[in-house]
Amino acid sequence: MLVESQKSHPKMAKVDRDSCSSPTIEVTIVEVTMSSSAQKKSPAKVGRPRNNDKEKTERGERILNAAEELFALHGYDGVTLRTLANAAGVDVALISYYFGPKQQLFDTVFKRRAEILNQQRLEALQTAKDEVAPTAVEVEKIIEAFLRPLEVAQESEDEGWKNYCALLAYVNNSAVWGPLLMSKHYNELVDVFIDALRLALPDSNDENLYWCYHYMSGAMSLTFANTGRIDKMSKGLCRSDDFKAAYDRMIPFIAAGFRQVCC
Amino acid sequence: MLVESQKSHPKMAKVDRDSCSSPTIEVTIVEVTMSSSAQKKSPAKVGRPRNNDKEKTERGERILNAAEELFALHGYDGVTLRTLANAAGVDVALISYYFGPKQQLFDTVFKRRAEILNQQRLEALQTAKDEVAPTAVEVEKIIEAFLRPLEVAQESEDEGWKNYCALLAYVNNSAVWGPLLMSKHYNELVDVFIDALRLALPDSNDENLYWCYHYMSGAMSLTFANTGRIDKMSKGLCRSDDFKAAYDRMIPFIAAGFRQVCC
DNA sequence: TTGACAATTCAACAACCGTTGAATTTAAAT
DNA sequence: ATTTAAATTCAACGGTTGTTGAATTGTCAA
Repeated sequence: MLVESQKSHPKMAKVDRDSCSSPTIEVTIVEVTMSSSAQKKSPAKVGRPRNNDKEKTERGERILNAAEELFALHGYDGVTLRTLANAAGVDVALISYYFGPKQQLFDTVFKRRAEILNQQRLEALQTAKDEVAPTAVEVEKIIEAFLRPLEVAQESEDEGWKNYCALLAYVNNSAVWGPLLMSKHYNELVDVFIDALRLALPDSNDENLYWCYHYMSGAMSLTFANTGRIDKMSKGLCRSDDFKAAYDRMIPFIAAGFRQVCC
Repeated sequence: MLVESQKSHPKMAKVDRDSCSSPTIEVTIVEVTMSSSAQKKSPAKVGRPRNNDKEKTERGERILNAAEELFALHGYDGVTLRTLANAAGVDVALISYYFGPKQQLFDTVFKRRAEILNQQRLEALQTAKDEVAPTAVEVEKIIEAFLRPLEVAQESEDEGWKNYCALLAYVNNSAVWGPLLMSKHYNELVDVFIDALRLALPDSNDENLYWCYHYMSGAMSLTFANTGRIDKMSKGLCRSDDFKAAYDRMIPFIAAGFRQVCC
């Protein structure tokens, strides 16, 4: 006989789900579900619904929004299609009907906002280039163009952007998804920004530039992973949802790092 | 009819497992399993084994090692006890016998190396304090004491340390596990290092210090998440398993960031 | 009107999940 | 030599998983 320790498991099977895999002590989890509303199961009319049953957000979109939130919080394997269906207030079969297999759904969720975000960053960079001689943009301005759109996204009224940022953190740190999805959707952007940085730091070699970019990417990821850890660590002095505070410090922090290593 | 797109799923159920949830295209995954060896199922004698069947590493330890590797790669929900048993070359029931419920196993894996790592960092910090007047340790030295033990761990002959570092990255970025496990096992260490940094940067307020610490934590995490992304990003110029390169640049990068924000 | 098709629910599927109890073999204590 | 306990395998449990086929209801063009 080994184990006992947490004297727990004598006769408890029951795997908890619906509230999603969560650690040791089961602190209620107060309704993850979807911000929108929906569920409360009982009647459920079969067949195509009337057109005048206008729901403010379409079902397909509701699924994507809920998926975004849940995948960001629990990861790919931590979310079951039934939990997701419940959160989105739709039947589970509808998910496959709209989006195919689970992996394809994940792909779709990740892709949805990637292009928008990329475009905002490219525009910000272009603006910076237009302000001065395009060959002589400052490091700070480049970092700013890279990071600030994320702050805007996270502060957006559209709650979904915050979830997407957390999803981005998950994918970026995942050895399984990262190589696939990050390269596919963000490599082009990386090239543009590295080019700009190379111009701003002409004494650097590319190896230094890429490593520094990597550190920036890590700092950024943890920031919008939004784990609430800094709140605990600082005993409430810093709040992880205070994005202004996070980005205002992050930009000079990163810029100084680049200058140090790449000069 | 929506969906079709990846014209895939007409008649494929079969969820793939054993090779562990992995994205869209199924690129073989060439035997994740355990580095050690084991498995190849056929005879399997029931009952307690002879003592002279000396296996170089005990079964309990083999389970922990395999769990470390798989949890780091696929996350908590991405690993099933059967996959794990297979990788460790033991029967699935033995896992529960040794470690109780799955969550308790995860806890045990995370805890195992946390204390060792903390102690190494504290020693490194003490050494730095002993070299000069203990009130005037340089920022670089503090960062070095914090980061260098990780480089050593990752370069260690014991492959397990690399896996543990990746696991640490997973937990640190997880909104589910982070608040629980990081606080429990690493908060004490944070306090000591923040104290040291406060002395080295006397003009700073604590808010700045905690945010900078947070950026450092993120950069570090992504570095040992070891996703191989920097390899692709840089078209082979940088290699994510070149830890020396990673840490040699990271220390001045972070130190410069601290100096910029906290002066 | 009719007929094609889009959107939805429901029930089922085989496979798999974490966990446990019983059986078996060996080691250690008496 | 006998008993007790440890270490292991096997088979099963009740429940959950992603996915699909059939049935139902609505829309819209012909």
